[in-house]
Amino acid sequence: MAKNIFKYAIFLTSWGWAGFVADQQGLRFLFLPEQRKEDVVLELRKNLNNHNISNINNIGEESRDYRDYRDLIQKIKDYFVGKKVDFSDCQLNLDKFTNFQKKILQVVRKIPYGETRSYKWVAQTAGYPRAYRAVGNVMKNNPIPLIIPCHRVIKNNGMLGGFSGPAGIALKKKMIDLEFISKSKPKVI
DNA sequence: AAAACTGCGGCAG
DNA sequence: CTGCCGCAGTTTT
Repeated sequence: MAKNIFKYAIFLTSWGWAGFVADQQGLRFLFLPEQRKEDVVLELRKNLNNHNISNINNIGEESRDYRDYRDLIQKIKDYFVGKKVDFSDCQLNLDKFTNFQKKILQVVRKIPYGETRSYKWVAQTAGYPRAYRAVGNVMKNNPIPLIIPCHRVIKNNGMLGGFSGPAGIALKKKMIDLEFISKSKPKVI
């Protein structure tokens, strides 16, 4: 059987250092911007340890493999300067998840840029009408934030709900605000 | 197998 | 508004 090769990138966005990990099936982890690069490295290492991943190669901007992911890196950078970016073509690896989790993540992924939905809406749409609390559990452990836009999932009463990324709820609000402002801007080519 | 744990919701005060 | 249960899937005992 073929050995699974993991690749990672860490790069600077206008909101700080971000990164991701991918294997042949697609994206596995994404790390939202932090001020210190070391914190992204730490977060990355932690995730690799938790999942017993050892063979991993840098695809940072010096690497010749960089071009494989340059589009994604550019899109992520674009997102944080307020461009309306579409990540729907981005290949994800969700193999590690239960059917319930996969279903929830797929529903969340389709929430459009600049819009929000409630945990309850997600549960209903996924076909688990009363599992809205379990949806929160899935969001908490979402390894691919932004691409799976868990920041667009808020409470039914309009409050923000929680967020596990760096800076917690403040970052969630900042991303929602960014999208709200940017979605109506005239599209620049 | 049971209990504990949530990024929730709805309702009672 | 706050507090308190019920809720369902996952994780931990």
